Parts: sequence; structure tokens; C-alpha cells
Amino acid sequence: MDADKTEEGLGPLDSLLGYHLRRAGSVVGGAFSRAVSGTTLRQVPFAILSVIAANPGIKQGTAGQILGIQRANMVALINELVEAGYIDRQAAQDDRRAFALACTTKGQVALDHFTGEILRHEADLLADFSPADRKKLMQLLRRIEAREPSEAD
Amino acid sequence: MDADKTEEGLGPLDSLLGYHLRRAGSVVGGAFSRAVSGTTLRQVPFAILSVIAANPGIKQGTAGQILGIQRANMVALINELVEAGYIDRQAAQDDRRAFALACTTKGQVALDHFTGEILRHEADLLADFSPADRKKLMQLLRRIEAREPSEAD
DNA sequence: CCTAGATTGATATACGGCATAACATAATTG
DNA sequence: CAATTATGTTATGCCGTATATCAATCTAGG
Repeated sequence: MDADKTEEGLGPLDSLLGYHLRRAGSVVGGAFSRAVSGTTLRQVPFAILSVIAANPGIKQGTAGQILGIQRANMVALINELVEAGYIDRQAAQDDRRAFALACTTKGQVALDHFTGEILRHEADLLADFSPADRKKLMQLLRRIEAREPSEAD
Repeated sequence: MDADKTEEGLGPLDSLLGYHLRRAGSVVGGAFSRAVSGTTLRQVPFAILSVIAANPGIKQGTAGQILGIQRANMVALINELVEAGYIDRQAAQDDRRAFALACTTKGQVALDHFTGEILRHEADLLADFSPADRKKLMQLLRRIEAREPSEAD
């Protein structure tokens, strides 16, 4: 057998974590798509909705910080959620520049419903993963995420 | 303590694998950026270069299939690598429509160099991960990737 | 052999995520 | 109060990806 073959046909790429994260993310993204199929909901707006629901009155910029979304890009996303009737935007009391965001009833219902669907499809994908493996995977990913705010270039 | 708080301020999002894969992917993407800083190399062209280097004479479409890149999007990417002098494109002997792609010496040197840099920066990011954890993470991600070609909608 | 269908690369086009620059308004600090 | 900073906003661009369409070529069936 070929002894100089890293693995499949990926070459050194196969040893890179970044590549596998991107591919696995795409596969699990498919589960999201199936979970919300028939709607126009996307991952990023869903994430924002979840953060707002978990933090009633949160400001637009803060929500963006939590998710790593820049202010400029939040504007259209928040507009989208407001127009969908999922969130409510009103002037913040302590800061006349900022908006206090809150989830509407409709938004909460949608969040609950889609969360269930997504979890169901993700569980489908991980059907033959042991509970220990699923837990370990989440732990490892969270540890990586925690490594974001290091030194810049 | 608040007992109805999932975790941070993420809400149900925090229980979703897809979210954590995207965030972790972004963090590790930062390691890639630092590894190639000063150049214009991107993750996708790098991946293509690696696959071509590992499979001399591979056809454009096949390389795309391996990486999940569609034919239409491969064209510009391959052009880019050719113009950079990293790969060589010549008519395939067995199919006059197709191109046989091969890595140039310059491409191989670049691949080796950048692979080393990326590995170094990724290792930096995973500095306090045990070898067992690193191995486990790669294993779990590869298992997820293997679940791509299931039923469609 | 020769036509019908499939395959390969290519072009055009569009959308979503993300980045930077610049601006107005409001808050904060010295 | 003046200078600086923070917030939301607009404009703009790049990258990754998706679809539709096309020409050239290959492949299979009649």
C-alpha cells in the first residue's frame, strides 16, 4: 500500500483543524437548513434572536459583541428581525443613542419551535455518537472559542 | 443564583452544535490568517493546492468534489492558483474537455511552508489541549464530516 | 455509425457573511 | 465646556457559495 499517503486525497490539509471545522460546520449547517426548510430563517439571525430572548432589553451593540458581529452588520439583521415581528426595538432609557431589544411573543414561539427542530436534526446527525462523545465535542469547541481574544497582529 | 439561565447569555443557541462549530471555525480561521499574514492566501485556495499536490494529474472537477466546491466556483480559484504559479494546468490525455492539474515546484514549496506555519499557529491555539484531546477532536470532526451524503430534501 | 443524453469547464448572476471607512448624534471625560 | 469616545447608520467591497445556462466533448443505445 502507498506509504506516502497522508490519508485520503487531502494532503497536509487533512492534518489541519481549521479545515475540519469548516467542513463539519458545513455538514451541521445542512441540519440547520433541513430544520428550517420552507422558511427563510438563517443561522445568524436565529443566533441573534436567541441572544435577545436570553437577555431582554439588551442593546444592539452588546448583542453583536456576544456573537462577534460588528455594529455595521447588525443594523440590517436587526431590521430583519423587527420586520419579521420577532423582536421589539425601543429607545433605551439610559442611552438615547441605543436601542433596547426584546423578544416578542411571536419571536419566543418561533425561537422555541426552531430550536426544537434544529436540535432534532442535529441529534439525527449525531445518532451514533455516544452521549459522552457529544458532550466532549461541545466541551472542546467551547474551549477553542474561549481562545479568541488573544493578541492581534 | 439564576436557575433559569442556560449558561452565558446565548440562550438555546448554546446547546446547538452548529453554532459552536461556526464560532470555533472562526477562531481557528484567525490562526490561519496569522499564519499567512502578509500574503493574500485564503483557506479555500490553500485547500485546493493541498488536494492537487496530493493527487498529481487530478481533474478540476474531481478536486472540487473532494472539497465540496462546485464546478462553477472552481474556475476562478484554479485560475488564481495557476496565475500564482502554484499549479500547472494542461489538457487531460483521456478527456479533451478536462484539465490535468499538478503542483509546481513553487506550489509545493509554498504548500510545505504554509502548512508548517498554519500547524504552528494552530498548535499555539491548542497549547493547553492534551494530545488526547487534540486527537479526539479531530476524530469527532471527521465522523461528522462523514455524515454528509445522506438523504436530501 | 450516429444521434441522444450526460459530463466538463466556463460565464453570468445573485445572496449571505463579514470587513472597513465615514458620518451624525449622544454620552463621557478632563 | 471642549475633546474624546460610543452607538447606530450608510455605503462599499471581498469572499464563499448557489443556480441557470452554454459550448465542447464524451458515452451509450439504437
